[in-house]
Amino acid sequence: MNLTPPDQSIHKPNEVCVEDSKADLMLPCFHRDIYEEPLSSYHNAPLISHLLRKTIHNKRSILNNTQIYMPPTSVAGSSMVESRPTMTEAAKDDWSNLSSKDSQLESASPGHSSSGISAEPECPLSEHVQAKRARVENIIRGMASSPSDKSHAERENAEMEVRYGREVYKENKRKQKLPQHQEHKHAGISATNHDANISRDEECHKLRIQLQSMQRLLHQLQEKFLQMYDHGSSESEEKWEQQDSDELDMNMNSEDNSTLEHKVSMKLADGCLSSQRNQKNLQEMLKCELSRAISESVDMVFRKISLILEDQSPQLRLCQSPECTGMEKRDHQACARESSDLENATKPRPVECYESTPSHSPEHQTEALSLVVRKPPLNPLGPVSHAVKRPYPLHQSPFQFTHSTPLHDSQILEHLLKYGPHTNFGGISCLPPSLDRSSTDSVALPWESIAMRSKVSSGHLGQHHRPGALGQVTVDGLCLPHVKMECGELQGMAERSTFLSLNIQEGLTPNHLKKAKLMFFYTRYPSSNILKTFFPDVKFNRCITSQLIKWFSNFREFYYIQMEKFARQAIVDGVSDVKDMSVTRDCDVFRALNMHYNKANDFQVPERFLEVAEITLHEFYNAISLNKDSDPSWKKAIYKIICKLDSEVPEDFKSPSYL
DNA sequence: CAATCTCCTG
DNA sequence: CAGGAGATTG
Repeated sequence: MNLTPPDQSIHKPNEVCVEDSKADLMLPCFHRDIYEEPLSSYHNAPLISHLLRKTIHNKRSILNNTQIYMPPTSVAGSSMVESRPTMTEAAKDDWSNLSSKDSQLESASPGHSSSGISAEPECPLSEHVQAKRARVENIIRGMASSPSDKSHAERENAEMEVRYGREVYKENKRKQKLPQHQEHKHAGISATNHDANISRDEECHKLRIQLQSMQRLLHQLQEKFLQMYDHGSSESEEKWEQQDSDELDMNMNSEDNSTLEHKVSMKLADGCLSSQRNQKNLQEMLKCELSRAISESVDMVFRKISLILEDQSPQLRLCQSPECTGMEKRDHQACARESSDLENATKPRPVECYESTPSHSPEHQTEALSLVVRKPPLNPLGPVSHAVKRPYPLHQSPFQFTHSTPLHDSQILEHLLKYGPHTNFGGISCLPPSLDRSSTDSVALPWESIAMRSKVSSGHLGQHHRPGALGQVTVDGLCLPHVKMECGELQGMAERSTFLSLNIQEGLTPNHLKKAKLMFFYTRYPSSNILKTFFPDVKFNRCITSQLIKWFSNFREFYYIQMEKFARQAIVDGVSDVKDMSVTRDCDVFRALNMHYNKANDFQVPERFLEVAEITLHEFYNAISLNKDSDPSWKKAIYKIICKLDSEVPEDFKSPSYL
């Protein structure tokens, strides 16, 4: 039906980056405030402490914005809290020393008689408390920072202290420490904590080493990615193609990323990257490898962390038992389904299930749901959308690591490769576009979004691109910033590692609807390919596709109804010649249509649409005049004409943040 | 047979 | 605007 060339604009590798600087190749969405610095700057300086600093900074930002964020499960008194035996006053005191503000959080749970969540976060701590806290944090700092960065980290910690925006931060920490504390609470707290912290220190140190090496590795991969575009004009096409297919196969099976890195770098050194085909091949290969690297790295990290957690706190297994989660039955079922579904596709992993949002797997949807994602409520304590709330406990997180993250990473890479460096990734954000534009509802947003939003709203992002950007995003994917932090930061890590996942919309938002309506001014019968092209921030599946198609069907319905109505009206009004009927911007037909598709009237309706509307009106007029409407299918002829009048949707619409 | 469309209803 | 039924299409 639709005559618009369907795939015309989809894959044009040659347009992607030929004349752009390396920096511009980097995904704009990677340039978040949090990680502005190029990755290379991390090599000498303490990477993780740097990122930790940033992380703390950002957490502080959101806490400042959100007053006190009270995780719902904490408020309700999570089973973990409840499962803790009633403490002696001494133990409680010691516990509260270690966990500081956490005690205020948990005081809302049964067994505590204090003021609960209303506890004043600014209440001063005793010197004793502060001393103990300082000790704990010193250890954290030891893990988190190297000498050169230490003073800064201390400053940051001090600021954290001052602001007391640590409820969330500490809550995680407390949960990790809890079992160990219980275990030793009668046997001398400081000594046992010391031992535990030393062993954790070692663990974290190992992790840190591992992650640094992974980060280096990924950084190299990123550099190769960039080099690919530098070798714009070279030869050896056949050679490359041959090698490429061979090595793609090989590398996909390779256990060692460095193998690929080596090969790619050899290739690149040979200057074999020239033709579009070669670029495409390499793009594919790099996409696969990057996705896999990210996936594996995340896997590795979490496997490791999970082991630590299981050692230190057996109660803290993820997605482990209903008792420890407060998770709804439905979520458990979804979890089970996901687990079994993924079992074949993914290797064993420590975190069995991160899935709790049904919309993540529309295939499993069994009931009719409204498909338009609404804005989450502003109340921080009220129910918030799965996509944006801080889920507690861990397995209530809507995130999926091992299968969704690679998918989305590659989707983003695909977007880059398809649309080039200048396309706006703004809409690829943690939030529906509607949220991106709002300024007052940060309460329920994940803290990443705060940094995102400034970028999102700033439109095109190309000017800040630097070569480190891809590496940075990779680092994000690996949650490196959290590595040196407490293992209790796992939740945060989960959020970080799936940062990219959140960038792709799982559902259609009101802004998508608005965009679709504006697109209707150009195309009445968009193919699903066109829809996919113009909604790059939407994770397409059967459900989403049909919803979009349904939208346009509804648009058409309204359109044709209006046309018929006004055609009949013209006949009633005694219009004797079609030529007397024209559609202008101030005529009633247009007003009706504009009101429907462009309610805000902030869009300049293309002239072509007026022409099409006029033609439609004429067709209806003629048909009715000729009494063709006695035929039950008389409209079909008109539809057939109109569907040929689609025009190209402007490129601007391809930007996810067009609205 | 799946995808898509129109029509109808809520 | 969504959902369902029925028709059409490739």
